[in-house]
Amino acid sequence: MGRAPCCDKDGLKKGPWLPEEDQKLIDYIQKNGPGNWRTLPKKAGLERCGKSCRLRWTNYLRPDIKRGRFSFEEEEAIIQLHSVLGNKWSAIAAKLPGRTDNEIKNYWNTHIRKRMLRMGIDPVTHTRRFDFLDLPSILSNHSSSLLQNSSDQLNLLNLLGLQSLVNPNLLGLASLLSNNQNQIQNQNFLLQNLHANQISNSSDQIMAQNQFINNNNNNNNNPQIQNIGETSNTMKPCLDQNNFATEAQTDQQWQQGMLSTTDSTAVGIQDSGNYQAIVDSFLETLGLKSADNNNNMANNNKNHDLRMPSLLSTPCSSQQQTPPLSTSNSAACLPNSSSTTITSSGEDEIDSYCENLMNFDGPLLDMLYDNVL
DNA sequence: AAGCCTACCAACCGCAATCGA
DNA sequence: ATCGATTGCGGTTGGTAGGCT
Repeated sequence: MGRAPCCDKDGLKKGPWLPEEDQKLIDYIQKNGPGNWRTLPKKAGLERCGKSCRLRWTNYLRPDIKRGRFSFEEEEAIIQLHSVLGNKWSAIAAKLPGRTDNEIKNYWNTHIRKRMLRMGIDPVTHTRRFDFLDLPSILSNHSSSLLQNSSDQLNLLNLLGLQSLVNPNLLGLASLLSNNQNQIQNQNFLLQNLHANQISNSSDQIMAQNQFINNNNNNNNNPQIQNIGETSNTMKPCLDQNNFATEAQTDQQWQQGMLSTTDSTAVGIQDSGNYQAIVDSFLETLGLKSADNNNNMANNNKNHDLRMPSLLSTPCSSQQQTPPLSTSNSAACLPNSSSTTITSSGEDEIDSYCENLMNFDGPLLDMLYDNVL
């Protein structure tokens, strides 16, 4: 026996809602309150199914819905929350007042997810994935300055020619690196919690992670976003709120280990040796490196800091503030927050910023090149 | 100006969870 | 405990607007 449909679909209207339909729904709910969606359409004089009415109300007409572009703070919160909660859009929405799960889901899929993929980050695990990258272009860009002589060219050709051959190995390396990084993160997280918190039971895990996050971001309170599990500080590992130009300063802070990050991030200088060992092992496997070189390599690269900064931390820059998007049928919308919103041009800036932060032709590839070229 | 492409997002669909008789 | 009704949720679709050629 099949499941009964939520409503008799015959003769019921589908598709976009008209303003008068919205008004009927608003009027009815203002008088009677939401509930019993099955009978509501008939009582409200709507030729819609209850499900459609409920969705329209919860996603669009509810008076507490905030419309307009997401602020940097909101975007960062979404990223952080997603790293903890996954695709639990309703849970994420519960932490972002005025935002619906549908809106957050759409924003994730159309903006954040794409940006992560562009940057070679797995949007599911929030970790780097080399198999997402356009490796040849990265390699060729990176090596352009090295193509000064035929020997280098030959080596590069070897490398690029090798690439199709060794792609699985590169992916293996990526996996190793990723796992190694996750291990380190987990260790850091565990240690942090052992020191910072009494974790009484597993249900406190999220709270513990917040504790971890907040411990690292004591100076970045953000009242706009509720914490996971309780009302508290944000988990924002953000840079200088007002000055995009402080990136260099921030880099320095990174170098000094003063900034910690949350999800796919903190691998400290002390961990470079682990990476080096992996790279060495990888290169030896490929026959591109002998064990004799390892010591030199370690010295050459001891200054490489392989930490990844906050996954997609947006620039927190001096973005232009834009008024909330005004839609024709958003009569019930609330004014947008006064916090910084993300404009189209701002997105480019974010991309640029993030790509700088997350550049793959950075230390790791430096290391590979140091070994291969 | 027209056609095509892409990004966006409201709305739909189906499954899962919960409720209540 | 069971079962149908209802609600919640997440994945997906499709219409629309805007940019580009």
